[in-house]
Amino acid sequence: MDELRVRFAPSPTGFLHIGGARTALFNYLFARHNKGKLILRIEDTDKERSTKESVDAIINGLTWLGLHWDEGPFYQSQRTELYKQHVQQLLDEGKAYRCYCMPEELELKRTKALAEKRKPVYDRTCRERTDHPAGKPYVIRFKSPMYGTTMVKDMVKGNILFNNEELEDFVILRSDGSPTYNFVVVVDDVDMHVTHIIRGDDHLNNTPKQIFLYNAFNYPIPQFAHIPLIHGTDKARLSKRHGATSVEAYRDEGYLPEALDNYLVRLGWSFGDKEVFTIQEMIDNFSFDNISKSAAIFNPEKLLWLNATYIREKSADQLLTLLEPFLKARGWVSSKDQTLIKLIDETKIRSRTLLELLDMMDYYFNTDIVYDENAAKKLFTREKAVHLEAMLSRLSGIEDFSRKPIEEAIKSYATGSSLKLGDVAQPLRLAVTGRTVSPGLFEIMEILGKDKVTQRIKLALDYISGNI
RNA sequence: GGUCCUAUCGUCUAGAGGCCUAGGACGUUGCCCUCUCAAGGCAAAAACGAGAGUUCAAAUCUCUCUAGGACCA
Repeated sequence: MDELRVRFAPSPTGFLHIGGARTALFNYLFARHNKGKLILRIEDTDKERSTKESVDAIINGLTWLGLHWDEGPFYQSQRTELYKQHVQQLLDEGKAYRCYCMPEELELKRTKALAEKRKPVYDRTCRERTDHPAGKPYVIRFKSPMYGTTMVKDMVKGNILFNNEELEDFVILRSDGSPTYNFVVVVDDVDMHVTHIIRGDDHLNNTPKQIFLYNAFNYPIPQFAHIPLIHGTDKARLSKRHGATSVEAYRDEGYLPEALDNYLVRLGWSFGDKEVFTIQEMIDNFSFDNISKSAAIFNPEKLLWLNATYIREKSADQLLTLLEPFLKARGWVSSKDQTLIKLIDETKIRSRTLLELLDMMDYYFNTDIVYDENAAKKLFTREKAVHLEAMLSRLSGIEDFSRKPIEEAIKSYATGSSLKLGDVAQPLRLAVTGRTVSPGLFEIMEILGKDKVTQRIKLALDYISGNI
């Protein structure tokens, strides 16, 4: 049983967010690096807030990111019998006890303690109680050690010493019979033979309590790695307030999973000066030696940059496949047309997301060209119309409507009229694409073909004569 | 309120006593390239939270403070 086993254990109360995805990624990388197993466990004990949609979102998100797990998903909601048995075991062994204190009394004691500047911890009233008043509601508390210290050995944070006196006899089973988080986690991790627990450092303070439980069950204490949280720009924990934080939202905005993985792995982990990693490189090099201890702030700009570099490296063919769902959503027809492939090749270097890529090719799909208003004011003037007209006849005369002859025609006209190339190119670009920004004009013209180009120049001329 | 964690350019980070007049990346600015916009190339601005101490020497070790965060309620 020396197999390394880790788990990712999200609660399905929302979408898979950036922070959860990174925790999953670190678990995945650590498991793969050490040839261990990754378990997916859905912590859906909170029936009020857990939803099927969230479970689906988490599973879809992980799958999209390429983070494959080996066992599960297991659902805590289906394991209540196991938890009950373990509660009973602790009760039988005298390691836990029934507490009949009413919430109101406890609240009273708490405020009083606070007023007297004492610690508001449970005073262990029922710890040694032997009677069992029938019909009275109770919770079950764990008998925490009252003295001594507990050491959490953490692969990220180092050794952390907790004073046992600070920790109270915490509840393991609520009065409604539901087990609490700290208890369930330990039972599951014991049951699933988890050897390494990699999770957010928001759980660090829970860890000593969990260690008590491991000891109570005579189970070896797993290795812990508490990774720092991801913060938003305001340095507060990342939440819905910070905009698109769900993994699926990034997918829908045209981010590539490898870019998001790459971004997330570098948030808190480093490997020298290296910035761009394939998944395999991440797996090969991942270790907790290079994890930073402090929280990281999520920086969308850098993610965008990474996404752009990944888009650039894709072939136009691959990109077209990735574009498919986006095309469908817009009702744009996508044939495996060579001209479209060429256009993608020209445009991909200018796009940071798949959505941007598509936006920049709208003139290819749309039959109606809508001119950029400001540009039309500036570029569609009478003076420019002369050039457009001249170019219309010259371009119409080209037999082989490909890049080279097109370039020659436009350039020779510009020099012949002692104009800068831009003076001719920009009105043409606007006429053909509706934009002032596009890939190279000659390439675009070749891709669109003579018919479309000449037709669009005519339309532009109509537009000018009708608008001045 | 208590406990715990953290602290290098705006952001992600390198740095584990002398190699640091602190390196890389994103972003920003300038120049080059150029039909526009990108990409690319070159360059620049930009940081060790504060104060004590240890040491011949401290971003690096110790302490205090400050600031941020998390957990417990």
